[in-house]
Amino acid sequence: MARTKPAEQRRADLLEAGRELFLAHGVAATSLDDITRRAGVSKGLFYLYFRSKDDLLDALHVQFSSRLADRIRAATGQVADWPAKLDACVTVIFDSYQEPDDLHEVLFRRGGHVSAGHRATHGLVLNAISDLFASGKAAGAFDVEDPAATAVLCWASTHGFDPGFHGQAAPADDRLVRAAQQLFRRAAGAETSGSA
Amino acid sequence: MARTKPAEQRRADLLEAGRELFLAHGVAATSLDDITRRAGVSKGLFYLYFRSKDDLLDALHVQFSSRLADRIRAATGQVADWPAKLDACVTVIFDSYQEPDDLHEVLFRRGGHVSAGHRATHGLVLNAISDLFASGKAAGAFDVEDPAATAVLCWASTHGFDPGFHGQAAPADDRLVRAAQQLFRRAAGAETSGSA
Amino acid sequence: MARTKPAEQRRADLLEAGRELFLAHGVAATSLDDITRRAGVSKGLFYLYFRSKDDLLDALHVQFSSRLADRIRAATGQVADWPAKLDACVTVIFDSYQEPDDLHEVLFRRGGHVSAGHRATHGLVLNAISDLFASGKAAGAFDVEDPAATAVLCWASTHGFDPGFHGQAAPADDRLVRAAQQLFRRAAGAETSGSA
Amino acid sequence: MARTKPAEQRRADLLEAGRELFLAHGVAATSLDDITRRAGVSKGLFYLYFRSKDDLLDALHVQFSSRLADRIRAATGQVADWPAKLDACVTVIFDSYQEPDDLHEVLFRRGGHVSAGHRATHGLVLNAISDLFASGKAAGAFDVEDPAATAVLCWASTHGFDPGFHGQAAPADDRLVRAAQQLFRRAAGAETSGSA
DNA sequence: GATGAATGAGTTTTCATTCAT
DNA sequence: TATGAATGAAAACTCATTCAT
Repeated sequence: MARTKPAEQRRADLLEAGRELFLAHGVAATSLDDITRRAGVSKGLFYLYFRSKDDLLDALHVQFSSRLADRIRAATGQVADWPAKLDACVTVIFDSYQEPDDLHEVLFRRGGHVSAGHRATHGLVLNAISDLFASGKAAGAFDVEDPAATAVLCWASTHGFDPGFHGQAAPADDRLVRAAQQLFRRAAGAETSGSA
Repeated sequence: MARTKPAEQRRADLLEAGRELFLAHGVAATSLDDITRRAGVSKGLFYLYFRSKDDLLDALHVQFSSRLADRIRAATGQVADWPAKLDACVTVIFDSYQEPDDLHEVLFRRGGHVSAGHRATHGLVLNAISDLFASGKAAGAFDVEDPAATAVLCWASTHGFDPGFHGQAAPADDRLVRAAQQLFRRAAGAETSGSA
Repeated sequence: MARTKPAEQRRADLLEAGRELFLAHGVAATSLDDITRRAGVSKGLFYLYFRSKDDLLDALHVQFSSRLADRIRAATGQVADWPAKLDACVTVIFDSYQEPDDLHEVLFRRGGHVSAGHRATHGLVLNAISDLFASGKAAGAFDVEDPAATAVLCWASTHGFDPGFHGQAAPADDRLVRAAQQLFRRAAGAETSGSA
Repeated sequence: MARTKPAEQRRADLLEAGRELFLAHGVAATSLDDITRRAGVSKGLFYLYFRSKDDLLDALHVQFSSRLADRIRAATGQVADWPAKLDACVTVIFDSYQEPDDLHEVLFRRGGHVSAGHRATHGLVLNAISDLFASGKAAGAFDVEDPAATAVLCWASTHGFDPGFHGQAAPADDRLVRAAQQLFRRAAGAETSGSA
C-alpha cells in the first residue's frame, strides 16, 4: 500500500476510478466503496479530495467538457475551408463518443442505465419524425439524403430546448424555436435560399 | 376508502401520482411511499400493477412518447405545405417542453437534479461550437441567422450519436456521421445546393 | 420473529431497549444497531416509531420525568406534617436514583448541547418540588423567600446522589439522604432549632 | 511556524484550543482536527501531549476544578464572618458560571459515562466546600450535622445555575443567587431566624 | 520533535420490496 | 383484492488514531 502519493496523482486516480465505474455500471449503481476500492485507497481518503460523490461527478464533467472543447477548436483550426471545419467538428464529437472512455452518456444522463423501455420507446417519436422526412422526400418536397439518420439528429437537437441543457448564457426560447425551425427546414433540404 | 376500483383506474392513478412527484422532486427523491400515499393506495397494491419503481418509470416513458408521437403526426398532418409541416413538428415538440407536465427532463435525465457544475460546464463545448458558427458567418462563409441558438441545437443533435439514445432500429454509425455533417453544413448555411 | 405486534408494544420495546443500553454503556456508546438488536427488531422499524436517536432520548426523558414528578406529588400528598413532606420528597428522589432503571445520569448529562425536550421536561419535576414549597409557605408551615428558585437548587442538589458525581471519598448513601432531608427542611425554613 | 516551542506552552495551547471549541460547539461536535487546527499544530503532535481526546477532556477538568477550588478558598478566607463566608462561596461558584470560559456545562455533562478523571477531579471542589463547613462547625459558627455530605449536596445544588438545567420558567439569576446564599446559610445552620 | 496523508471501522439513515393477514 | 408492518441490505460520510517521513 503505497503511502503518501503526490496529491495530484491521488486525485487523478480517484477521478479515473470513478470514470471507469460510472461508465461500466452507471452513476447510481456505483458506490463510493466501489470507487475507493478500485482506486486502491481507503474510503476516508476520498473525502480528502472531494466533498461528495456529486463533487467527483462535477469534476469529471469539467474535465470532459474542457477536453472536448479544446479538441473542437484544435480540429477546426487546422482546416481552412469553412464547410470542412463543420465536418471536422462533427467528426471530433463523434469520435469522442466512440472512445472507450466516453462519458457523454454518463454525464448527460446522470443516474442509472438506460432501460429497455426507454430505448424502445424513443423509437416512437423517432418514427414520427423519420416518417415525416421520408414522406416529404417521396413527395419531392424535401432533399434529404438519409431521412432516418437525420430524424435521429433532429430529434436529439430538440433536447437543446431543455432549460437544464444549455449553459448560463442560454438564448431565449423564441430564438431557439426559430433556430430549430430553420434547422429542420435546412436539414430536410426544404429551402434553397438562406433563411426560413 | 373505495375498495376494488377498476384496475385501469388504479393503474392510471399510480401513473399520475408518479408523474407528478417525479416532476416535482425528481425520480431519486421520490419514494414509493410518496407515490402510493399520493395515489391513496397501500404500498402493497403498487406491486400488483407494476413490477418495480423502474417499471413505473418505463410505463411513464411509453405513455409520454406515444402521446408526443401522436401529436407530431396530428400536427403535421393538418398542414399541406411541406416546410410548414417541419415548422409544426418543431412547435409541437417545443410546446411539449413548455407544458406543466413536461417529462422530458425527468425521463431523459433520470435521477436527481442538474447540478450547477453540469450546467456551467456545458457552456464550454457550446462556446466552441458557437464561436465556429459566428466566425464563419463573420467571414462571409456561413449564412446562419442565430449562431448561438443554432449551436445549442447542433450540440444537442449530436447526442443522437449516443447508442442509448436512438431506438432499436438505429441507423449505422457512418450514416449518422454523414447525416450530421450534412446537418451542420446546412444549419450553417454552408451550401447552396442539395447534398454535401 | 413475531410479526405485527401492537404499535404500543413495539414502541415500549424500543424505549426499554434504549433505556437499558444507555444505562449500561452510555448514550454515545450505544448505536441504533445495538438498540434494535436488543429489541429484536430490524433497523428500519426503529424509524417507524422514532425520528432519530435523539428522539428516543427525548421520549425517555419525558417518560422518566413525568413518572418522578407523579411520585413526588403522591408521596408528599400522603403525609400531613409539612417537614415530613420534605423528607418524603427527598426519599422519593433518592429512591429513584437507586432503582435499577435510574436514568438520571444518562438523561441529565447527555453530551453536547441541551435539547429543547430536555429543557422542557425538567420543568415537570421542578414544578412538583416548587409546588410543595409554595403550598407549605402558603400554609404558614414554611419560611422560604423564593420557593421557585429554592426548588431549582434543591432539585439540583439531589444530583449529588449520583454516584458519578461525588469524588472518591463519597459519603455513604444514608448520610447523603439524611443530609438532604436536613437541607430540604432548612431550605424550606421548616425548623427553627438546629438539627432535624 | 515556530518549531519546538516549549512543551508547557504546546500543552497549554492545546488545552486552550480544546476549551474554546468545546465551549462553543460542544464536545461531540468538536473534532481533533478542529482542535489542532485552532492550536496551529499538526494532528500528530496532539498525541505527543495527550493520550486521546478523552485525556484532553480530563485535563481540562482538573484544570477547571482546581482553579475553582482555589478561588473558593481564597474568597472565603478573606471574610471573617462565617455566614458571610458561605455567601462568598456561593458568589464565587455563581461567578464561575457566568464567566465566558465557563466549563461547567461542558465538563459535568459529558455524553456517556463518567470517566475516572472526572470523578477524582470533582473532589477538589468538594473538599473546598466541605472544609468550609467543617471549619465553621469547629469554630462553633455552624450547626451542621454532616459537613461532607452537606457539601456534596450544596455543590450539586449550584448546578441549578446552569441555564441548561432549569426549565423554561427559570427564575432570574439574582433570585437564584440569593436563594442559594440562603440555602447555603441554612444548610450550614448559620442562622437561627428565617431569612438571610 | 513535528508533520499530515492515510486508514477503516463505525454511524445514522433510507427505501424498495415482501408477506401474513 | 388490498393492506401496511416489517425487513435488511446498502449508502454516504466521519473521525480518532497511526506512522512513514
